[in-house]
Amino acid sequence: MAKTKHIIPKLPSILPSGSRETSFFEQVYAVARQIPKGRVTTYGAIAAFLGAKKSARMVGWAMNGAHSQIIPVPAQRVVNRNGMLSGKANFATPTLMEELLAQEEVRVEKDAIIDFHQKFWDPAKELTID
DNA sequence: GCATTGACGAAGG
DNA sequence: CCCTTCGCCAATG
Repeated sequence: MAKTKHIIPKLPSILPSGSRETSFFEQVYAVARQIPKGRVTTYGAIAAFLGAKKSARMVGWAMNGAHSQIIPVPAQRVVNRNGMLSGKANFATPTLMEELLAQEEVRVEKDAIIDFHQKFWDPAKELTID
């Protein structure tokens, strides 16, 4: 154990479809919940961390159901690989995603996160699957 | 049950 | 550099 690592909690069923335990969606939510306030990650990074590098789209789809989760999922901290708020239209209001980020000291300009590289948080480097 | 649609991303032209 | 295609796969028509 060379560096600091966190554990991904295996949460009880919280899937919209009432699926069992550790489904892909649930794992996505678990990872998203570990994103530190003020940091952001990408759909692809989460997918890669979960061993499904080519399923970034599914991560995006999973986020679509984030709002209905009992335990909150900070969906505003997940953006596309260019640091753009590609999912903002899916929030309650077109400006909510940006507003939530603003509250976390993450600035956005023209739908793009300022200093994205600096804010980027890579689950593959910070998490360990328990 | 086939076709289309994506909060994606890499590759090819 | 921009546009298209393709892989991925759940949801929707």
